[in-house]
Amino acid sequence: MTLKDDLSAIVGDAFAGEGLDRALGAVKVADRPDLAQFQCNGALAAAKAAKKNPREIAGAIAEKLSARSEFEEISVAGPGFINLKLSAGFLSPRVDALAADRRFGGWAKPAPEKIVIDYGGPNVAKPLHVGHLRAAIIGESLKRIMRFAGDKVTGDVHLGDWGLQMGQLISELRLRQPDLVYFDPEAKGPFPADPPISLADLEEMYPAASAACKADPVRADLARKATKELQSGRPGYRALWRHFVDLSVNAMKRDYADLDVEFDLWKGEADADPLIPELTEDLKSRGIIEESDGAQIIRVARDDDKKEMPPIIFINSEGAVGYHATDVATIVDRKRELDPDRILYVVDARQRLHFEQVFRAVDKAGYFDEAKLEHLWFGTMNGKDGKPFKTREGGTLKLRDFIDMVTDRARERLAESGFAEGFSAEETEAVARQVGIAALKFADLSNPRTSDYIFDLDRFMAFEGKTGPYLLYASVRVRSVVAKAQAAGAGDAGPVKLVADEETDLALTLLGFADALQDAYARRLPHLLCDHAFALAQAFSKFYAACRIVDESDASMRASRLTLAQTAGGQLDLILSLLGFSAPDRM
RNA sequence: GAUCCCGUAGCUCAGUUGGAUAGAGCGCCAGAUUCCGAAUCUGGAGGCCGCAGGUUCGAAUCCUGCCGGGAUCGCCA
Repeated sequence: MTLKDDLSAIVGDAFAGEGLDRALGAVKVADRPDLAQFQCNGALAAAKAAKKNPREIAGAIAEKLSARSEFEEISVAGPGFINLKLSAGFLSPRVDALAADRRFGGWAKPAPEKIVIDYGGPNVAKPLHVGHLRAAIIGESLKRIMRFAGDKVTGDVHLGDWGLQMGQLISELRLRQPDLVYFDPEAKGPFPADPPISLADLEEMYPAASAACKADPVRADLARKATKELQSGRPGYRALWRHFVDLSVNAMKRDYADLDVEFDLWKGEADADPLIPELTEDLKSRGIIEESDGAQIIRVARDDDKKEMPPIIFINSEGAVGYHATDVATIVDRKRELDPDRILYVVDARQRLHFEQVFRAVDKAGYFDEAKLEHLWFGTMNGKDGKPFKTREGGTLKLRDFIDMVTDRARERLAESGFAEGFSAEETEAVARQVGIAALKFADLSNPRTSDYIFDLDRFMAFEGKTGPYLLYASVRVRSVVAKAQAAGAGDAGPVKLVADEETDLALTLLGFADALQDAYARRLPHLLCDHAFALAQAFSKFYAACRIVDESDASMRASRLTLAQTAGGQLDLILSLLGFSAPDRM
């Protein structure tokens, strides 16, 4: 139970006592912090329904609540708001309990689920670029949040390793080096263990092949044929494909590791491919698939659709499978291998129609309940011009270059601030990386998932205000002051005593963690957790500025403040880990 | 053309199951350090919430229309 839940239950009892719906007792953090800590607007809704004076109802509720020890002050304001201020006698033990909790008051889901989260989607042969950034950052955070809440979560990268781009690559290499053994139609293998080209070759070939196919229909036809042959199992092509995948995956793993993003599964579209003949058979026999213009399609339109809903192309007129079919087959594969309760897709907003089609199709086929499939779409990361982020030359920026850029800036800033004074080169480098990643990830996560946002390197590298480094700084300061207290023999942490406003505010903020986590979980919106992390760091900074700790003369106050500081630091570090980054020990 | 997302302070953005005086960060102005880390803290200025109607005791939030920006719309993913 979160603090708001508990308060809502108490106020709800009072409403029930008046013969009203207890749901009217919903309590929220006050809009007017100058007047109250929490408020309940239920009297307004009750008055509307009962056609009574809201202030009268509110007065009756307030009267009932005044007997409760949880509140220090209850008042009715404006048209009928019930304003609440909690008593220190109620708050202190709750903070003590939170301080003793290894989860720092974190919410736990009552009925955990088994979940698959798909948040990669990189294409083989294509280096990771900034377009992959948001999926990786948001998906990693959601995975960690859900795991912490109690779910059993499997993260899958879901490689794009089976579509037309593979045929484009194979045909490109064939044009360049037709004598390779892989292109001998008679060759059955075994083929060489070492790849015929380097990663750099592969990364150069992809855009070249893609552009050539776009420009020339004859060239595009070669790619389509190669795709079909690969998917039909031509040995040389399969061997080549394996090389391409291995080269790419090695590079991807390094890039994701630099972002502290970790996948449990490295499956791809190709892993779902073996299921397709069987599924096609099944769908045909049940009349779910039909033929149209030489392609095998599934109609997913519904009578009450407002928009045009095209069918999915399960098998195209060439006989090749596209991403509609592999996405359907992947769901079936996951169902068989992992039997998840729910599958989540962290993929950008432009795929909304696609996922709606796929979800409808699998539901229609009876493979998976549409309601348990969620497309957690996100907006675009734009440059300062408001258009999708590009390099100065207009190309896509590789993720690796992007991370380097951010780390370089962090290193500079570290040097200017003198925070890494006397650190070894290794530690300085490690701290620069942590600061850079924190800046990058927090900048992304603190925007709501669904909105586009402008990525302004100068802005979030300023390291002031609502930024990742601000959170790191707060965390490091907690560590520092606690260490100083220990060194000075300030004694142990002890029961919390809330005297100063800054202490009470920090306590209330700490207790708000459960609600923030629950909201972030329920709406799949990590920025709600970012808001809490920032509020916590701010509350700590204010407390720190106002309340002495190490040299406080009163031993019990010192013990209380040590508890508050340690708990704030502990909860902050926990939240940082849920967001997907961490603070250094010192900086 | 249809559908979807968006339009809030100088800038970047929260807030949209209807409620008090619309918030934050940056920037700007004015302050705080003989004391635990000033990447900090305190105070201030700054808003016809795109426009016009409507519903309501009450609208940034719900409904309708319009203006402006973006995305998507059967065989590429």
